[in-house]
Amino acid sequence: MSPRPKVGLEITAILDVAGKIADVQGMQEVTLANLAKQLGIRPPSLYNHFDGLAGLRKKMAIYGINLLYEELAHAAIGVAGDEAVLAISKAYVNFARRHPGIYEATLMAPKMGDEEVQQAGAKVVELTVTVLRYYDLNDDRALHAVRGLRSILHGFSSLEQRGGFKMELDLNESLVMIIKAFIHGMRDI
Amino acid sequence: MSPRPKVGLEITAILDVAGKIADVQGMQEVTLANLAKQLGIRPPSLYNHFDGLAGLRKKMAIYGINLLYEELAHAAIGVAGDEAVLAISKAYVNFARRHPGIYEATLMAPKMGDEEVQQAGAKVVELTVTVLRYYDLNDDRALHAVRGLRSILHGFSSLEQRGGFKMELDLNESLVMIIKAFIHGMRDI
DNA sequence: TTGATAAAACTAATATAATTAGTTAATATA
DNA sequence: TATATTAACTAATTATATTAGTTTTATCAA
Repeated sequence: MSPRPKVGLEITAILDVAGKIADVQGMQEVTLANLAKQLGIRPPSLYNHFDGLAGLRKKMAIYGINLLYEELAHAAIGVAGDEAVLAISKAYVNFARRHPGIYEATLMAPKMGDEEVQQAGAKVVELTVTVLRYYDLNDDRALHAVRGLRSILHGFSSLEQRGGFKMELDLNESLVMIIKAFIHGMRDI
Repeated sequence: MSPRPKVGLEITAILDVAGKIADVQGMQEVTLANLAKQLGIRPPSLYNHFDGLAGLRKKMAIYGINLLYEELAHAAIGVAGDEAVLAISKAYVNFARRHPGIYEATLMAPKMGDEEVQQAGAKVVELTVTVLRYYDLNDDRALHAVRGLRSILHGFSSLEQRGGFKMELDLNESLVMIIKAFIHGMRDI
């Protein structure tokens, strides 16, 4: 029922290699040709593990979102309120800094409407909801707040990654001030 | 000194066509083969107008940023304070909604570090700075605020475009509340 | 009017990727 | 031991970007 493979490639091993290519050379260098070369196999063999380039990107997206989730969840342990929001915020942007290619992959799913990708992303959303529950925002306001926090974190990371912030001004200070201002405003207004 | 072209393609005409392909089919369908077919010429002829696919993407990025800038500038006429911030914010997300492909192109420059792309983007940043001057934030705080506003607008647009917001909750309401909260927080904190 | 110049098209050829079809080798299990 | 299944392989096709070299056409100056 489950024969042993010749080379014994595990999908996680493939994703590790693909992730390293993405982080070091960028997602545009994650080609089947490149990936196969790194793995020591021929490109068509990859089709035994995922459904072509689109399938690889989808798997990388899920892999990356789960990796991100783990780090966010870890950062949120034992903290609450502003401290917790700042902790996951810093964890988020640091993930994007340490894993630029994998972060890019998390956004590369073919119209994120995909079921599995959606599901992986839902965990991150739930974590954010949980952390924000501390503030006792009324129903809709809490959901707006989740959207706002996600927008800030993704927008900040994405712009930083693309070199969009050029001023001589500490980026971490910006992040902290932006998050504090937003949370304060959501409670106060 | 300036011979007339055979077909007479203007670079703006090319970018219009490329932009339409991007908006309707997505940036991944903006290939030299596709673009040439739409224009009724052969792919190599495009090299007379820009430097390959990378050059096209760069030109599309500048074209898109300028288009975006025009709409933001128009939205900011005759308004100030919260009203102005909300006006450019709505204009921003509406641009991304009406021109998903062109918006994508504005982010596709090869590591935005490019001089011309940087310069086009600077106009958008300056517009934001101008609008925020109303609040008399002290130096650094004003710069942090610009970064925050850009992060929110880009993050919100990007996530909305990728179907990242799935809850049954009005998106425009979210945007208004997020912006108001952020601005309020930046002044108050 | 005519001939040089320059822009912008062309054809032909090459390199790289993704993908499909069909085949083969290795191994777990019945 | 025989079979089924997995995961590799080769060979071939298609699509794209790109380069090299050529041709066409229109402007402008002599």
